Formats: sequence, structure tokens, C-alpha cells
Amino acid sequence: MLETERHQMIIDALKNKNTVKLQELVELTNSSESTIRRDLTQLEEGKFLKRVHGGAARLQGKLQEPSMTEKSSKNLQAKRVIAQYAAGLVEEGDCIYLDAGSTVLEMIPFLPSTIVVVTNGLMHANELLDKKIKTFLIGGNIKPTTKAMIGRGALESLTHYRFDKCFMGVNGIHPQLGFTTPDQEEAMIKQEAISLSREAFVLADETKFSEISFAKIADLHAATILTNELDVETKEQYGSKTKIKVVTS
Amino acid sequence: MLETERHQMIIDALKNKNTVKLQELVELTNSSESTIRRDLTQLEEGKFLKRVHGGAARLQGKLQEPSMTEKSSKNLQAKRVIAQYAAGLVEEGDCIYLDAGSTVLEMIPFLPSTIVVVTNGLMHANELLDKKIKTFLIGGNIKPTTKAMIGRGALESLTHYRFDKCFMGVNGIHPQLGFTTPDQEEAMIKQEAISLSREAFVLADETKFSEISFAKIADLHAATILTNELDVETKEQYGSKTKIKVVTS
DNA sequence: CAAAAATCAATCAAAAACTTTCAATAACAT
DNA sequence: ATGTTATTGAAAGTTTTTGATTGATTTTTG
Repeated sequence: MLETERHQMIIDALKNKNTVKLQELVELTNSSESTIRRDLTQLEEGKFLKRVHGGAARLQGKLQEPSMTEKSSKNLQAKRVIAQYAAGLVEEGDCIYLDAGSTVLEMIPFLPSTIVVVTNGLMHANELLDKKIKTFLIGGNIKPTTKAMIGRGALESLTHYRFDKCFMGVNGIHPQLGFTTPDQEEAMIKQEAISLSREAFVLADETKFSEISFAKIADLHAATILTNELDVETKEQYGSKTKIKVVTS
Repeated sequence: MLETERHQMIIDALKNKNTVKLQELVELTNSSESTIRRDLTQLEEGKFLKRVHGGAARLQGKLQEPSMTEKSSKNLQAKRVIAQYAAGLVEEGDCIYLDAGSTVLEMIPFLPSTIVVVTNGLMHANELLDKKIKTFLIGGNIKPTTKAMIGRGALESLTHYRFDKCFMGVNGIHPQLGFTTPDQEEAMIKQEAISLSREAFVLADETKFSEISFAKIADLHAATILTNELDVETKEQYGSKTKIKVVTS
């Protein structure tokens, strides 16, 4: 989504200030008003800022970390659709686990606020607090790239909880090899979360199907897969035992 | 909601004062009375301030505990001085505990990067990661006002670690009653952190002396106090056993 | 308590900012 | 090269914001 050098300049201009005037951006980037307006419209769609009369304002929940933003720009629309559906599965009073990951992050705006959430994502915790949701963060070592809690401490913290439902992303879904992810430690956490939940949901856009990553999380029957599109031949590879819900917008 | 530069200026004007006159804002922002009135109406709807006859007043929703942002605006200079000195006490290779709190937060820019840090502050963890410092966050319930981890989980997470040094803020320092803070749960965490550390340091500007808050953390001899200024008669109330280091900038 | 002063809400025309549209230029693939 | 697409800047008309004016309301003063 941060396609041009201008986009980056605009984001940077908001790093230190809460608001920036359109005219300032025109001078800063040496482009016309029209161009800046178009940029602002795009950046607003990508949730990088909010347009206001006279310029742009920084979003309150600042999810503008470089590692995460790259991910969240891809298939963003699909992720939103899946995330919104997943959030709809959560009922008031539920106690749920949210795994760190960009798709799950998109669920948060749509969650009801009378729930209890346990998460291992630092950014997720921040977003949840902004929504005034009662939030627990499991302890442990912080993985810098994704700001997820991992390690022995995280695993042990988890065991103190039980969940009605858990939601997570994965990197690979394969008929025989099940759910996989690149990080061994994250895999262990996801595995534990599933086993502590009455119901488990995997949020996955169509690019994850038939992929295989390094560390196995669980077999396919352990969770219900929520996806946006799935062509027929891919779907046939998965037996009828596998629970797949195709979400249409 | 903070959409324009003016809105920001109005909020800032209330940062240091309790009330601000409409006429002051007119001069400060070079806009008309009408405009300021409209701004105040909007900002009141957004719960940023309260309109009063003649201007606007800061709203004091929270009884005892000022929010992190409010806190960090007061005595900022003194805090920086203390924080920078405290950070200088940390040696490369150390394993330290940083308690949630605005003064401790100011230490982070000055810390060496070859250390290991355990903290219960969500914001602190984020800052530490930006400095590429190896960071552990203890688990538990998140207190929305300060974004600090508290509760049973936090206390238990802590016990898995041992520290060379720990650093924390307090709300009250009293010759007989020791260190105190308004939140019982936070007090327990601070207490535990001290007992797990070879050396403990309390960062406190002069306003904390002879104050008493609700929950006791520890006796004065449990930690070394780092402060900026201390008049002689106050100092005499504390016995020679109490370790106080007065930091000069 | 009543008059005076100050502050406020409502209204309206001017100014500023916005959206839409379109032609010109730049980047791209054929 | 040639046609196609995407990006840009300018000009049109529309909407929002602004500041001055009005009279109503509140606070202060005598």
C-alpha cells in the first residue's frame, strides 16, 4: 500500500504530529493539491490515517509498524471480510483467545465489548484496550518482528486459562500435513491455545491452501477454517471431515 | 477526534492549567470567537474537556490516578534528569526489571542495548523493542489507565526471573511508612520485583517525599532512592540508614 | 433586585477546502 | 514505434468551515 515515495513522506509527516495540513504536504512533496488529495484518500482506505477537513490526522490505534503493515496491505480486503465474519461468531460474555497475526488483528473493530480476551499479540492488546475490552496478555519473550509473545513463559501463562473460542492465522494448510507456520515456538503456542478452547477457528485467505510451512500446529480436524474463496478442485482435496466455511462478502 | 491543529492547541493549553479562557484561545490560535466556541463544543462531545462559562476546563474523571499522559507532562524535566542518571547505573550484560511508570519510561532512550529487560509496562515493552533490546513482558491482566500488567498472572510470571537491578516509580515516600502507591495490585508486583533483585532503585521527584498513598510496597531500606532535589529539613527526617542519591543535572 | 457587562447561541454571507471531471503527460506493454 | 493504461495538474461546481452580526442568556456589579 505504501507504493510511492510520497506516501511514505506523508506517513512520516504524521509520525511526530497529530495532524498535518494539506498545504504543508503540497510544499513538502512538491506536488499539486489534487495529487495529495488522492494520496490521502488511498492512505485512508489502507487505514494509515484519517482524512479531515484541511488535511489528515493520525489514527488513534496506531498500527503502522513496518513489518505488520506490509503484511496487512496484501489481500487486505479478503482479510477484512474473513475477520468480520469471525468477529460475528463471538458472543457477548465469551472468553476468547486471539493469536498474534494481521488477519486476527482485523477482527478487533468488530468484536462486542462485553467479552474477555486473552492474546499473545502486543499490538492486539493495545487495540483491544482502545475498544475498552477486558484484556489479558500472556507473558514471555517478545518476538521483535511481529510483537508476539513466545517462549516458555508464554506457554506456561496460557495454561492458566480456558476459552470458549480461539482465533488464529496460519501460513500453510495441507490435506495430509495439517496447519503449519514458520516459527516453532509460535506453533507450540497456537497448538496449546487450540487444546484449551472449546472451539477453534483458523482465518486463512485462499493463498494459504496447499502451502506447507516448517512447524506443525495441528491436524485439520482440530479447527474450523474460515476463508474467502476456494475453487472447487482445491476443496475436493480436503475430505468431508475438514470443516471449511467459505465467507462471502 | 483531534482533527485540526487548533484542537491540539486547545488540548495542549489545558495540559498545564486547569482552565482556559475563551479569549486566551482566540489570541493563541488567531481565530474568531465563533470558531473557538464551535471547537469547544466538539471537544466536549469527544470528552476531551468540559465547557464552562468563559472558556473550558479540564475534566478530572479519574479520582486519584492521573493518566499516563497527564503524568508525563508534569515535572518532565526533573524526570528526565533522574531517568538519565538511573539508566547510567545499568551496565552492559545486566538483566533488569523496569516497572510501568512515566519516569521509568524516560530511562529507555539512555539504556545500553546489550541488556535483557523484563517489564510489566506495555508501552515500555514497545519502546524497548524500538531500541532493539531483548525484552520480556510478564503476563496478566492489563490495567487500562496505565497499560501495566497486574493481577495473579503477573505476579506469578515474575517469579520465574531474577534481576541484577530493578527500577520503579512510587507515589509516596514516608520515613516510617515506607514506599506506597495507590493500587494494591501494583504494590504487590513492585514488592515482588524488589525481592527478586540484587539492587532496587526508586525514581522519585521531590513531590513524592512525605506523601502517603494507599498500598505499602516496602520499607525505605529496601531500595535506593534517586531524586532531583531535596531540601535539607526534608532530608533530615530520613535516617542515615535510608539510601538517597540526589542527582544534579 | 435591577442594570450593566460579559458570554453565549443562532444566523448568514464570504472564504476555504473539497469533489468531480477532463485533458495532458508519463509509464507501460505490444 | 504504437496504442493502452495510469498518473498528474488544472478548472468546474459543490460542500464545509469561518468570522461578523444579531439578539438571548448568564454573570457581575452597584
